[in-house]
Amino acid sequence: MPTPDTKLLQGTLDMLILKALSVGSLHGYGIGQRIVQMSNDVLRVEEGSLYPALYRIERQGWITSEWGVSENNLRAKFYKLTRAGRKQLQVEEENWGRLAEAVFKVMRTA
Amino acid sequence: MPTPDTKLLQGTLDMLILKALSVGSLHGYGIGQRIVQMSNDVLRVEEGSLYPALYRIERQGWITSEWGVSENNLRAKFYKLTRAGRKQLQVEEENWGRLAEAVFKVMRTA
DNA sequence: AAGTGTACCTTGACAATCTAGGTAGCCTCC
DNA sequence: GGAGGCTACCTAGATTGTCAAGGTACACTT
Repeated sequence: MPTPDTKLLQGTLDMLILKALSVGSLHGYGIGQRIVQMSNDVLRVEEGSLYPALYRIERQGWITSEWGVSENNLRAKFYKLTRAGRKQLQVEEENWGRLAEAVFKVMRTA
Repeated sequence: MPTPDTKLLQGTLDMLILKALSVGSLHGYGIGQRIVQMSNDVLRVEEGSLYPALYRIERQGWITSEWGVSENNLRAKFYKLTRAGRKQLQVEEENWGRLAEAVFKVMRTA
């Protein structure tokens, strides 16, 4: 099991979740793992952040959920992106890019 | 006057302040302006964030303050980086770079 | 029957930021 | 001399995002 040592950059969690789901449906637990994996063990999502974030995002209509059965035969709630969610992902991606670029720009300033 | 329309990426404010001061001493108000300017009007720091941040940072020993007189003949509190602050800037810069890179990596994942 | 791992959930605390107020002094222009 | 605008500082309160730390329950293995 990977043991990344860092906290998230606040404000990026929703985007990361949407991104994780853009590849395909996943249950909550799997989303956390996917993020760890996609980031090469640099980013970790605590469950206490993850589940509330999922409700938040579902309430906004960017994902929908459905109970099912996991690969390990356990009950699990599967999430998938809605069309609005896909759009939102794009918006957040642009926003993140713009802000992150700006920060990098400042940091590069002599 | 520039009117940037965006909020900061949470967690970057301290770093931005330290960076702004790495060029030379500034008063609080000037720090805010410098950040706007260095980021090409993309980043804005609200005063309600800025001043508390300055106390926080000073309490940590990364900056020191001194009352003086501004360019416009007004009383102003000037801040300057301590040696520890310079070191801290480096640490935060590395951390930021690592995390931002990880987020970009996730975003680039097909 | 005990232990391990998966999967979900909640509560409470904390930290960072913003909104929206405020004070005071300087300068300009009428 | 007074109004208005800008500089410069400060604070209170609300909101939000995240984490830490707990918990439940089931499946599988030994």
